[in-house]
Order: sequence, then C-alpha cells, then structure tokens
Amino acid sequence: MDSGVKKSGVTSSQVARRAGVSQSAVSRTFTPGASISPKTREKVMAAAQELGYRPNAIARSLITNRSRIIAVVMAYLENLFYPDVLEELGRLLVKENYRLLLFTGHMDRDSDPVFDQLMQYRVDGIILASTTLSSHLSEECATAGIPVVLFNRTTERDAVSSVTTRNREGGRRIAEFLIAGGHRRFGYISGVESSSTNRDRFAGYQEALAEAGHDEIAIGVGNYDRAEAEAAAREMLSQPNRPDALFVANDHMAVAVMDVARYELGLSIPEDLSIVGYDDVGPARWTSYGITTMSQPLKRMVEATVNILMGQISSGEIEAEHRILSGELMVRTSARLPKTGVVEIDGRRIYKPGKS
Amino acid sequence: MDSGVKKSGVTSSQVARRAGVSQSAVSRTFTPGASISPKTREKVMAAAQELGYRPNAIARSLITNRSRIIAVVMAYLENLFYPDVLEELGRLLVKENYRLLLFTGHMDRDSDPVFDQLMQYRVDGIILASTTLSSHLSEECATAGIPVVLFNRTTERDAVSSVTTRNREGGRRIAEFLIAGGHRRFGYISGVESSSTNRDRFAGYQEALAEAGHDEIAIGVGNYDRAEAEAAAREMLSQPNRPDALFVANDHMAVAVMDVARYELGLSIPEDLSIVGYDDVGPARWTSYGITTMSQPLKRMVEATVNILMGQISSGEIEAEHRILSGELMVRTSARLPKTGVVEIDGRRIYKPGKS
DNA sequence: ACGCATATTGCATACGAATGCAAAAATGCT
DNA sequence: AGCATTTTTGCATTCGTATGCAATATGCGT
Repeated sequence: MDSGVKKSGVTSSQVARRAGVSQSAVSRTFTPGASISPKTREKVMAAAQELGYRPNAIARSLITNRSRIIAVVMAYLENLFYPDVLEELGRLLVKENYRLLLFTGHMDRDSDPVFDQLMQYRVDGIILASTTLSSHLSEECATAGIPVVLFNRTTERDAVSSVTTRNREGGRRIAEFLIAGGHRRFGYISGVESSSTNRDRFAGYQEALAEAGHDEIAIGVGNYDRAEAEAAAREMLSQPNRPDALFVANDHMAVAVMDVARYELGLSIPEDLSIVGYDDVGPARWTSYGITTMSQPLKRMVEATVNILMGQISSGEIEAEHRILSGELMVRTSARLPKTGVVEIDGRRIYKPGKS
Repeated sequence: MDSGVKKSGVTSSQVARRAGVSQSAVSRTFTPGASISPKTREKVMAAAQELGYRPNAIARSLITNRSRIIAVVMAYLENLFYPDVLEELGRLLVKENYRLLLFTGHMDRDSDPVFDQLMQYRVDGIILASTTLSSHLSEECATAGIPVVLFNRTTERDAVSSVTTRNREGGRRIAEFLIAGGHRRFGYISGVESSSTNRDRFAGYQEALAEAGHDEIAIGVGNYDRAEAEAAAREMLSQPNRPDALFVANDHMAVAVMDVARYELGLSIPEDLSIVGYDDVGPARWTSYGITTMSQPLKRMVEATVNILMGQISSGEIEAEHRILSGELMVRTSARLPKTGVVEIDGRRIYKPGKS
C-alpha cells in the first residue's frame, strides 16, 4: 500500500544504506569541495535520485552555524520603490546562494518581537529598509556577530553599515534646477522628518536656495505618506502666495501631490507649478505624471548592500561601511525647463548644470 | 576584556547551568504548555535574561520537524497588487507565529533550483502567487506532505488548493456594465493567455457580450505586462473601427493603456473610450486614472490563504480546497455610466444591476 | 614488486533543543 | 502523620548533517 515515497524525510543515512556507503560519503557528495571519489559520488547520486533525497538545510545550518538566510525588514511596500528593491535583492541573494526571510512592518521600539524572531533564526545578515533599529538592538546584533546594513538610510551608530545616495547633493541639484528654471517661490513637502534621507535632501535644498538668496521655503509635512502629502499640498497650494516650485521628498508622494494640484486646485503643471520628486520610481515615468526627479540607482544600491553583507559574513569582520552612490536628475515634464544644462544621454534627459 | 557577551550562541545548557537546573527545564520554560513550576520558570527566565538567551529556532525545527516557515513564491512585483498581498501576508503569518521565506522570480520549468531550495528548508507550506507549478513539482509537494496554495490562480490539479475570486462573473459584470453604458464596439486586452484568471475573465466577458448579441471583440495580448499592453493598445486603438469599450485584464495594464489612449492617441476617457480594469489596485484610485474596475478582496483572499494553510498544517490532511470570493465593480471615471444600477455604499460607488 | 605519498573512506562525535520515561518532590486526603 | 495522587524534574536519547581523525585504498616512482 504505501510502497511509494513516504511522507518524505529521506535522510542521508537512508541514501547511504541504499548506495552501500557511509553517511559521511553522502554528506561529502553534497558538500562542494569535499573529498570524495567520482565513483562513490556517482553511486550516491544515483541512490539520492531514486529516493528523492534533498539535504536538510535545517540540520546543515545547525552544525555549520550558518543559516544562509538573510533577514530583510521592510515596511512601506505601497511605495513601489521598495518592491523593486525586494525583487532585485531576491535576484542577487539567490545568486549568492542565500535565502530571503521577509519581515514586513516596523520594528522601532526596543524588544520588538520581530527582532526576537529574527535572532531566533540565526540569520546570517540583516537588511533594514524603511525601518530603523534602536541602539540597543543594533548593539545586540553587533555582539551576536550579525552584520546589519541600512538600506537608503543611515545613522551615526557604529557597527551598522549603510547604503545611501548623495541626498544632500540631490537636494542641491534640485534647487539649482528650479532656480535655473526661473522660479521665485519655493516649497518643500517633507518625508518623515527624523529620517536621514529627509534631513539630507532638505538640507541640500535649503542650502542651495539660501546661497541664491531664497530664504523662505514653504514647508508641508508628508511623512512619506500619500494621504498626508495630499493634505499638506492642499493646504500649501491653496495659499494666495503659493509656491511656483515644489520639491516633494519622494515620488510616491509627488504623484499624490500632482493629482491634488491638478484636479482639486486646477493648477497646470508645469505652467503654474513645477514639481520635482525623488527616487525615479515607476509611476514617475508614466506619461500622466512624467515627474522630473532625482533618480536613485536602485540596482547598484542593492548590489552594494549584498556586497557589504557577503564581505562581512565571509570575513567575520563587522566593520561599519558606508557606501554612498549618486543619482541623476531625470528631466521630464513636471517642471519648467531651465535654458541650459539639460542634456540627453541615450534617450534620457538629464540635468547637468555647466553643460548645455 | 571579553567578559561581556561572546559571539552570542548562548545555549539552553548554559542557561541551565546558570540557573542551576537541567537543560530540560530550560526547554520547558520556553515551550508553551510544558510542565514547569512557576518557581523554576522564574529562575530560568532570570538566567536567560542575564545571558541574553534566545531559543535556537533552527535546532528546534530539527527536532520538532516544523520549521514554522512558509515559502512565498512571487514574481511580478511591479504590479502593486502583489506587494499589497505580501504586506498583508506578512501581517497574518506573523500573527500565526510563522515566518515568510520569499522567493522572487518564476519557477515554471521542472527541476527548478528555486524549488530545490524550497524543499531543502523543509518549509511548512507554500504559497504560489503569480507563478505556477509544474505537475511534477506539485506532486512532489503532496508526497512530501507540504500544503500548497495557489493565490489568485487555480488549476485542475489535485492536492493543490487555491484562492481566487469569481473571475468569470467579474468578466460578465464588466460586460453588462459596458453594455448598459451604451457601448457598441468591444475590446479586450488580455493577460497571460494560459493563466486561469485571464481565461475566466475573458470567458465571462465574451459570454455576456454574446448573449447581448455582440459577437465581435477586438483582442490584444498584454501578458500582464505594461510594455506589451501599451503596444497592444496602440495597435488596437489606432484602427478606424476601434472599440469604444475596452476591458483590460488588470489595472496594472489598464493604467498603461489609459496613458497611451490619452497622450499618444489623443482620446478622451470616457467620452471616446471607456476603460474597465480588474483588481482595484492603488493607482486605479488615483485621480489621474480613476479606473472603473472589479475589485479583488485582497484582505479576505489573504486571510483565506493563511487559513487553508494553517488548517492543513495542523490537521496533516492535505485535501485540496478551493476558496472563491467575490469582488465588486467599483465605479469611477474611466468608463461611461449606465443609466441605472450604480449605487453608493459608504462613499464607494458600485455597480449592482437591478438596483438603481 | 615495494615503499611512500596522497586520496578516500568510515567511525564517532557534535550541533542545540524537545520529549518519553522514571525518579523525586509536592500536594491532597483521611 | 501516613499514604495515594499529581506535578515537577532530570536523564538519556533523538532529529539530520558535518567534520576531525585514524584507517584503508589508490597511485606513483624506481
């Protein structure tokens, strides 16, 4: 009756018996680089095939003390930027023979249950995107010897690496672009005010505006959230002296802001109002929006993240490393064009002041 | 010097020694429902706290033969529907004390390496979204006693459960709505033609149109992909006898189609062309699009998925179960309104023929 | 063919926690 | 207090694989 495959759970010992070798031989067959003769290897492989054997990763992890699992903590999946990151992460990690354990939701407070689980699975590394880690927890990771990489955010804390882009320069670039476009009244819709990306983007923006003599900036708080950004835009743009140039801290919000500006307030973009975003995420490229935006080099960012992780895992040295990449100001239709500085590079229009 | 915590890896035995009890006692302290006196439990807890002990999930899995990990295979993250699903899945699984191992990318062919890994980790269940499983692989899961649930797709194959919505009825409803709107020439932009969702949506659409005497349907192939949908729309809508009513198999494509219709072909929506989508995903609600679309009850779908999985895991019985939910036709601005049948329910407009 | 170097193999043990079983302790009852 | 019952505890074993070590087999040179 049950002559067939039983509830699976074929073990290396069973394969060994079948192949007439020791369990060690089976193990060695499936361990790259282990000492095993082609002859026995073949016998083992044949037996394994017949029984449908697959090494048990759990048991292997237990003894090697390597789970080959990377934990990714990510909230804020409504912003397409992060799903894109996730997809690319999956691609790269699988290539490195790692698995991706996903935790959605935030883990800000200390002693978070998510963190507990994360530690229980003895993950080999942690990637934090759109989330931060309390100082206590990051310390714990360090002492546990687990590398942590912050993705698209950074911190002064030791022992935690990060991958970001030059947000300050990005903010500056946007300011320069808008100034060159002849705008006079500037606005900013912020992300989460305590986040490093928001701070830096705004700092650069403000700095460059100030240098050009523009000290007043209308500010609304969007918290990287559609609804809040809409509310902020509604308020800011219905003022009589509303800005004619608006930097929205990311594209996810910029899309919402554009809809409010156009359809609730009847403003023409870019005639009445120029909008610039950040990230260069999918919808920014859709014709309805065509957002002029600072791009973040997603693939290279993910690559750097995986790279840091792999380095720290294999070396065992957890030294905080900070990779900072640069993006480009992608010029589309949501903002007035400056007279000079827009160049075309294989089909994409980019703002590079200095070059015509 | 290193009097502090060492490279972590605190074991239950260490805690036991510290607390002056046996390793079993420690284990029992952390096993809900195990026989342990409050007194010793407290001693153990104290020792665990001091040493920073956390049960090793890997070791636990090995002996309990339960990994408490669910594999989620998901491609197509550009379609916001899936990130939303992922987020909700994460929420629910964590509530059930399960972890989510994410595999991105497809696994259509047999003997896929992804599948191998999946089996190696002895996951307790598998959720397949936007991917299918070859017959060989699904059999293997069955014999291995691993429950599999197809999300938003289905199959005739035994032993594989599924959660879907009434796609056929959805297609019918859309046809009825468009007919009631007074349209005369109908079009369809398909998803992946072999997918069950696409087949069913189209079947219902075609059926209802035929019943009303509309036998001709212009068809374009979109493969659930933006670029392909754009190309298909471009071609279909530049014909002299182009449709005035177009059902696009999902919102992800519908958005692209609207942009092509409006900005490349200069069509007014819904005056020149009505567009109806499927899913009711984020961008469908954005003012720029305002897509009239069949909603899929995402939360309830995810709930059903987790529910099936938990049931099969705890009972050990893997009997294919098919949950079929229904959505509503959300009425917005991308399609002409019929004279009757649109009702308003807490702020949302829905098409319910028969009711005025 | 012999001896030595090298490649393979099997044995035994370890990884960290869960659990059946029997011993020990605590509790209840008269 | 004394006995029966229940609760708590520790011992020993188990899960499936990897690996150091010693034993055995293979290959090479002369």
